[in-house]
Amino acid sequence: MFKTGDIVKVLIPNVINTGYDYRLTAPADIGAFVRCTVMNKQYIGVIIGAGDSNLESSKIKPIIEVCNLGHLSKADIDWIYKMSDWTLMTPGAVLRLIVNVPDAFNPASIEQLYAFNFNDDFKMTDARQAVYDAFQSNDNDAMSANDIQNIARVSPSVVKTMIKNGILIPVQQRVKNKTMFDYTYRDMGTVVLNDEQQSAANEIANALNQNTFSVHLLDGITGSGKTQVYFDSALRAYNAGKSVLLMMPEIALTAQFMSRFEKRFGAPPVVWHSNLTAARRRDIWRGVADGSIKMVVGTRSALFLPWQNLGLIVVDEEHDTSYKQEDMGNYHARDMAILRAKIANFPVVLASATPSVETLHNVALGKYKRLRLMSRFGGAQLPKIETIDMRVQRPESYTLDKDSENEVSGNLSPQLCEAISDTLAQHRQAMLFINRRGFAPIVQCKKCGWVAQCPDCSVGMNYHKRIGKLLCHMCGKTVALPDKCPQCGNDVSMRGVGLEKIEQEISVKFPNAHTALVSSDTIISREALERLVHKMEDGEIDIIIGTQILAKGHHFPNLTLVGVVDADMGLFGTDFRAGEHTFQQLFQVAGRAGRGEFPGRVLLQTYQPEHPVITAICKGNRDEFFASDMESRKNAKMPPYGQLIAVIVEADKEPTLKKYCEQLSDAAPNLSGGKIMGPIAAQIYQIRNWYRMRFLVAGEAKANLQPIVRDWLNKVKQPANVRVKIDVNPQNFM
DNA sequence: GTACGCAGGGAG
DNA sequence: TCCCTGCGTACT
Repeated sequence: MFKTGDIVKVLIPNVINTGYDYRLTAPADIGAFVRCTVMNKQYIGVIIGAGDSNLESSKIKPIIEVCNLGHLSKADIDWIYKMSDWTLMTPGAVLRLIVNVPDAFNPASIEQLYAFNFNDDFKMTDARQAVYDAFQSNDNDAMSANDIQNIARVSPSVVKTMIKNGILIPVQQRVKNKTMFDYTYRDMGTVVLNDEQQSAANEIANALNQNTFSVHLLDGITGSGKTQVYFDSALRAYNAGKSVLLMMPEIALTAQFMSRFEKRFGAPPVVWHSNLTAARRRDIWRGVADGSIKMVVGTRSALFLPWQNLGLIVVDEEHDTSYKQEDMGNYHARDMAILRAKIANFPVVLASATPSVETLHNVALGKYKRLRLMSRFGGAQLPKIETIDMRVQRPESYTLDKDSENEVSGNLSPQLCEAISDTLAQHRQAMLFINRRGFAPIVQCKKCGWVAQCPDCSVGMNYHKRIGKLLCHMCGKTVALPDKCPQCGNDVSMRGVGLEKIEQEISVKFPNAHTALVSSDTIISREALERLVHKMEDGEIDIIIGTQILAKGHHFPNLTLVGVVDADMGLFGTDFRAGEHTFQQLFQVAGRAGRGEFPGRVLLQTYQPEHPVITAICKGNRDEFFASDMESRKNAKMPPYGQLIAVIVEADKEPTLKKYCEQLSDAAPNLSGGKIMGPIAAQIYQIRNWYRMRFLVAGEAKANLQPIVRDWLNKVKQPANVRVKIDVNPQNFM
C-alpha cells in the first residue's frame, strides 16, 4: 500500500512507454485505477509499482484522483506485460483495451423527475390529457421528461410548457440510464448430462477445485452438448465465488443461446459485445469492476473487462477466426485468454466441433487435454454429405423473362435443383451457402479486358444489384456501375457468382418458393438476424441463401438440405491455412442440416471432388484430414511447427514507404534457423489510399522471435506518416 | 497517441 | 511582422 505523497509509477493507456511517475494524493495500492494528466490531457491509468525515475520532484505531477472502482490484480498487470511481449503492442496499448470505457469513471449523469400537479392555471388539452394518462398508467410515479414524452407520445415542447407553468413539478432526481444486473444464477435442474458429458464436466470440475492452470478442449460435433458441459463448469466456478467469462464469436450470441442460458441458470446472461450502447457498456464495466457482475457472455473484447477474481474462461468455437483482432493491435483472444489463465492459475475450456490445427497440435503435445463428445444429442443423425461433380453436372441456363432470348448461364446443377424440389415438396427448408456478397465479384469489359477497380484500394469492385452500384469490399466505397467500358466504350460483363446472382436463379427456377437473402448487407443488426431466425422457425422461408453469417450457431429443425454452391472457393488461397479454414467452414455449414428429427442432406458443388479437403468432409473424417494437413505444415515449417511474424509497413506516400523499407532491409538481422523475408508489396498493395509493404519473419517453433523483431524495428527511426503493424502468428496474409 | 513548439513561406 | 502549415519531439 502506498501513502499520500509517495511517488508511484502509472501505466498510461496509449503512451509509447512503460509508465510515468506521479505523486499520490491519497493512499492507493498497486493495480488501482487513477486519473492523471499527460500533456494536459486526462487519462485513466493504473498504478504498476513504486516510482523510479530520477526526475526532480517539481516535474512530477500529482495524481488527480484515485478511482474508487475495482482494481487490477498483480496477475492482471503481469498479464498486460506478457501480452505486450508476445504481441509487441506497447503495455499502454494493451491497457487501452482494458480502460477503453472512459465513461466508466465519470460521475453518473443525474436526471430530474417530475410529478403531475393540477394548479390554478390548468387548462386541459389533448396533449395534456395524454400526459395525465401516462402518469396514471405509471401509478402516478415521478418520471423524467424523456419518459413522459415517450409514454404520452407528445412533443418535447408540450412537456417544456407544462414544466414552465408548474403543471409538472420537479421532485426527486435519479441516476440516468443505470441498468441493474442483479442476476443470480443457480442450476434450474432443466438439463441432465449424459455419461459422456458428465465425465467431461467432472474433469473440468477437478481442475476448478485445484485452482490450477489447465486447458481443456471440448471436442464434439454440433449437437453433442458441449454448451451444457461448459455451463456446468461455469456454474461450479460461479458457485465457488469466482468470476466467469464465456467468450464466443459475435455471430454465436444468438437469442437461442440466451434462452438456453436462462433455462439452465434461471436468469439471463449479462452480454458484452461491440454494439452495446455507451450507457450499457459503462454499467457492465462498472459492475464487473466492483464484483457485482460475476458472469459475462461476450465477444473477444470481454476478455479486457476489469475482472475481479476471474476463475474460468470458456472459449466457444475456439477455431473461429474472429478471435483474432486485426486492426488496432493484433492479438488472438483465445491465446491471450490462455495466457491470462496461466498467470492467474485457473482452467480454460475451449469448445469446437472443428478445432484449430494449433489447438490439436497442443493436444498432441500433451499441453491441452482433449474431452471428446461423440454422440449427437437426441439421436439426431449427422447429415449425409455428397459431392456434385460440376464437370459432369452442368448447370442449366435460364432466361429472366419468358419472352427474352437472353440466356443467363446458371450456377445450380440439375442434381442440386432436384434436391431443392424434393425438399420443397416435403415442406422442409433448404439452405444455399455461397460465401460471396453481392451479385458478381468482377465487372469486366468484354473487349479490352478492363476490370473495375476501387480507386483507393488495389482490389476489384463487386457489383451489388441491391444498391445498383459497384462496392469495394475493402473500404466500402461505392461507385456507379458504368454502362460502357470507360476505356474502350464496349459493353461490360459481370463475371463470377455472388449471393444475389444465386437468388436470381432461384427466383426463376423456383418461382413459388419464399426466399431470404442473408449477408452482412441485408442483416445489419442483431435484431434483423433474430427476425430472420424467427421467420425461419415459423416456416415463412423455404430457401435461405446466405454467406458465412449462416454457418453457425443456429438450429433450424426443419432445415434438411444444405447446398454449397461453390465448395472450391476457399481452396485456391495461397495461405497455408486455406485447407483448414475451408474444412472448418464447410463442416460448420454441413452441420446446419438435419438438426431436428428429419435426416439432413448436404450437397457440395465442386470441380475437384477428389481434393483432400472435399473427400475428408464427405467421409466425415476430420482427424485424417488434419493429420495430413499437419504433415504438410511440418514439412513447410509453417505454424504450429514454425513461427511467423508479419511486419506490415504502411505510408501515405510511396517514396516514404520505399525509403523506410530499404532502411529496414539494411538493418535486418541474420536469424539462426530462420529468415526475414521481404519487403514485398502486400497482397493488397493499397487500402484507403495508403500503400503497404510486408516483411515476414519466419523462425523455428521454439525460437523467441519477438525480441529480435523489436530490436530490429528499434534500429530504424520511424518517420512521420508511416504506420508499422506487427502481426504475431498472422491469420491472413493481405 | 497527440499537443506543442519550431522552422519556413506567403500575405499584408 | 504576423499567421498558417508541416513536421518532429517529448510527454512523468
